[in-house]
Amino acid sequence: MEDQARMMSGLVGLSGLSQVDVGDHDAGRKQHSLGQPQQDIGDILQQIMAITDESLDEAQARKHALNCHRMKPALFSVLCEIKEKTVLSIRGIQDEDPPDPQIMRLDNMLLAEGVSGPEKGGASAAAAAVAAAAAGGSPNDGSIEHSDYRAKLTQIRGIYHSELEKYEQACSEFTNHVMNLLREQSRTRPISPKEIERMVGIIHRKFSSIQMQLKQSTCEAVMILRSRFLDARRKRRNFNKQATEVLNEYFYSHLSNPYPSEEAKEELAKKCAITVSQVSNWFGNKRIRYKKNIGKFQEEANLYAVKTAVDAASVSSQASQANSPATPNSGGYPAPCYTPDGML
DNA sequence: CCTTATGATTTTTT
DNA sequence: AAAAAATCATAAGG
Repeated sequence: MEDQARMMSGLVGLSGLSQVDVGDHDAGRKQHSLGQPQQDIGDILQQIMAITDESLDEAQARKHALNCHRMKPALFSVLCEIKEKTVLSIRGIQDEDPPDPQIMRLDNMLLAEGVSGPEKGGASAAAAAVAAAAAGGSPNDGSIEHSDYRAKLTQIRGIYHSELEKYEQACSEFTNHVMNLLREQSRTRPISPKEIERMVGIIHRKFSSIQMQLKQSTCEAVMILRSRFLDARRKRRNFNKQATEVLNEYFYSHLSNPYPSEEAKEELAKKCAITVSQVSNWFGNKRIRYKKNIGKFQEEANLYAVKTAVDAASVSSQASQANSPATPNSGGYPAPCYTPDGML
């Protein structure tokens, strides 16, 4: 109501044609049929179109001129009529705003994956997670390792957020434009604030449908990532050569007691770029497998014993060099209970 | 393909 | 709770 009144007053103030919509049809037609050149109307239209391009003073003057034009009432009535028609036809489409279950689902998923999550902390939260994992002190069992996974996830997250921001910015920019345009035009054209509002709504819906696409594709990416990493975390990837070397070195140089302390494990983990639990796994596997078939590991044992011996001791005794590597064990852990055959 | 090596997981033992 | 042992599942090599 208020809107209506405001609009009306605006129109009236501009043109003083309070009774535009009633009887002027005939006038217009009369004028037209009287042979008044059609060019006249074309001119007016053109001038109206050009209004926004002009400076305010110019426009003001031009507007005044237009309002005093004898064709103005007719044109205005036509516009009113057209508008009424379109409003009628649009009104049916007005029903809207179902809280889209689809988009809710996507939102929830993104939230659960930590993509759209507490977004101020986007980078910092991820960084914190990384730091916690890297610090090693965390209860770093098998659940959230795979820095690869996290890196990819944060990458996706970054893309998602920047895109989202872009969309939002574009949306508000566009909305502003449209609103300004409509407001500007509402001075010469019958446009109610409600209509502007509706227009904004339409724009927002359009943009949010675009956003949904973004969300959808982000979801897809996350799903793919998950299937490739988390679900495949049971998939085995061999450690690199250097890592196994470090581990073996430790194992064979502590063959009498191959139970690294927590600190030692952490250090090994760091050196090998694996997790502490992986170190534990490795030692568990190694111990049982070594014990189960010492013979099979003899060669390896010698190799690493030699290595560490050479590494640690310079040259203490020449004769023992051949001997000591073959029997590096001195304590409770199962010693090779047979004499090395393949060795020199 | 089949076999072996190997990292991870599950179950059992201590 | 930690280690041992059994088991699983895949990588890697012939």
